[in-house]
Amino acid sequence: MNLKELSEHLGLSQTTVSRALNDYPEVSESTRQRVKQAAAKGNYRPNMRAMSLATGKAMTIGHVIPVESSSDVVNPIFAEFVAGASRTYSQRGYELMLTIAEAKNEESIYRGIVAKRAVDGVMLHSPKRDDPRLALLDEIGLPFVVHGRVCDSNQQYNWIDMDNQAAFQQATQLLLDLGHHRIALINGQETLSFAWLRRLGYLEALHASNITEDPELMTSADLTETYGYQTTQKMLSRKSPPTAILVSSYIAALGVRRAIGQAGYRIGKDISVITHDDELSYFDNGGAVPQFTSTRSSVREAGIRAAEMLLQQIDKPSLAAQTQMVETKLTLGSSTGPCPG
Amino acid sequence: MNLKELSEHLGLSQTTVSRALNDYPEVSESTRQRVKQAAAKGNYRPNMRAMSLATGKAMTIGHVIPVESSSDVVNPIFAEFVAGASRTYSQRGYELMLTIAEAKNEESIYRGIVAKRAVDGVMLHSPKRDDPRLALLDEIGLPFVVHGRVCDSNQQYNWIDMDNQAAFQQATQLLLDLGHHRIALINGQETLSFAWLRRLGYLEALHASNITEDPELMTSADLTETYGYQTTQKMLSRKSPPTAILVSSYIAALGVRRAIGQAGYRIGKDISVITHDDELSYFDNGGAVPQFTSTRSSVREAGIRAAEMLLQQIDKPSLAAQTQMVETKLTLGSSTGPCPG
DNA sequence: GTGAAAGCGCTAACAA
DNA sequence: TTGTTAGCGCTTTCAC
Repeated sequence: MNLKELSEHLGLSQTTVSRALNDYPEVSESTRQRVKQAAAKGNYRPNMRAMSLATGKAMTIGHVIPVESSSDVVNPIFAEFVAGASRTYSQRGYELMLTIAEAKNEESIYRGIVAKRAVDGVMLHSPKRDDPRLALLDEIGLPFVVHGRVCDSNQQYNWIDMDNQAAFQQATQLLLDLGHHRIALINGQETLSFAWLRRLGYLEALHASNITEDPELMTSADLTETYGYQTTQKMLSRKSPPTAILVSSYIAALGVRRAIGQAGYRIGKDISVITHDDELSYFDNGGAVPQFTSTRSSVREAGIRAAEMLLQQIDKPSLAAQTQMVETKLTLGSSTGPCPG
Repeated sequence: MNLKELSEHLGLSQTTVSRALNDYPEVSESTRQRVKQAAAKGNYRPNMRAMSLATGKAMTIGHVIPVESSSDVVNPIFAEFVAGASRTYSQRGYELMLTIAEAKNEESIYRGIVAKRAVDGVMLHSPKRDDPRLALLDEIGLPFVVHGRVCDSNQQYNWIDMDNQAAFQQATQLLLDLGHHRIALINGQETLSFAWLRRLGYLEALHASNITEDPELMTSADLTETYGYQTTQKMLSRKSPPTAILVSSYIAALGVRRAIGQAGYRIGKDISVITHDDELSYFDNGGAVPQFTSTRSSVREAGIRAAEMLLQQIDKPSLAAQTQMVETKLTLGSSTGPCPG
């Protein structure tokens, strides 16, 4: 069923039917009712392609997830964020186009989706400390919102993020309060903003207690189980092993725990472990009962808000970047200056 | 830059330029070269919307991820599967449209994306034992591939799946071989095929050893950390607690481990735990060193293959369903009859 | 080997 | 309030 058939069926012009369906004020209430009923009965939906060709709007938002290589892992947290965003989009009549972008093709991917008129805006995931995509998107004039922050940039842009720095500062402080001095940080790739900010929070707490960081207790890599395992193994075999470990991902934490068990240490007695990522906080330290907090819903919430920001920006391109807070764990805002570091 | 501009720039008709770009045989080699060079230099990309309007092909594949309610968790394994599929699509010039579907709207969502001409085919995630979507998609004639299997169906359809039943049969057998008799199964929603098949594998091994299952040691729910925690707590407080636990998700397994620790048991000594899901196998039992195997790459591989099946089906709708194996852990095939159970 | 013209299904001036 | 008409940017007959 297309517009032509529907209008012939109703004995009206395509224009009138289109106007009735799109709630133009000039069409009479009676015909609008008649049209809407017929459309519902015939299960009519406007052909998206034709509609966007006519209006010039793609009615689609792109989510671009960068991976370093084709074998690289995809951060599972995207699923939750994207689920939130998706809900907002469908409510507003938008579709969500997902692209997995290998870093080397990234520029051409962005230029491509713009030239193809595939999307009205994009969501940027996994930003780097100094992310070239900001400048690129500004140049091609495509609206965007960053899921995360870009540290080394003077551009104005919209972003939404968890407060990684505060979270890791607090976690480190907690361990310090429990009397730990040798606290290891098993972190993600510190070229990525999220990991860099976590590192900053960790250092902040250490320095506030006049502790100089030990480079041998700080690692940075892709957050896999194997990485957690091997790193921990190495650290535990040193002459002065850490008494506490702060892990930046619960997947890596699986490996950390495996290595600790294998080395004959007891988690929570010999060694405290705190796992903290976007999805959860897991405190397993000082002999206390392990504590767990899920923050998945915050991630989904962040997705919803980010999508709202993006659609707003698309509707009113002139709109200034916004600032607001979502939860303790979430910071949402805009930035003209670099974030610390 | 659009076709009109490009053709004017070249002093050719739109037709010729279009033909040159799409490798039609009748255009001369010299003009083809000239056109392609100019197109590359001008960074020309055909407008997707116009193209699909003209050809009637959406050049887009839909991935529909069902959630029970808006607060429901999204299985993180989708990320990896989708990443694989995405690669195949872009190689073939297709886009990937992602939809999060709340169960209650599902039918209208499928009918909608078809009526809107939004996609040429869909990938079905999280199939249920008796999934009504098969019949629905057959009725509306939309090509699809199932990521997983549908147990109670006589329809012919293409699917790709991990061999959940064999995996859980083997895991259970391993525990039996270690001398366990009271083995708990902490499973996902058994209305979903994957969990049902895992249950079947578990029962298969028990029955082969003449052990009758204990309903109090079998649970089924959404695989969250909290669920793992609470269920384990309850089981451990019984008069005869399990000596081994088989967990269907590593997220739930976090909770299982938390509860075990809190109850004063030692994992791998007092209680053996095997975690097995699509992403990983985690054996932590019988005092042996815990063993870990990542199966993420298999999941991505499955995504690639599934996408290939789907595109093939779209190209040649008459094509019969296929059968092949991907890995030990993966079963890929087609089915006319129900899977066991 | 190349071009003119029609059409995909919709929206949006401009008329009436 | 409704209809006529002309596109949106491509592909695809059909004619040359």
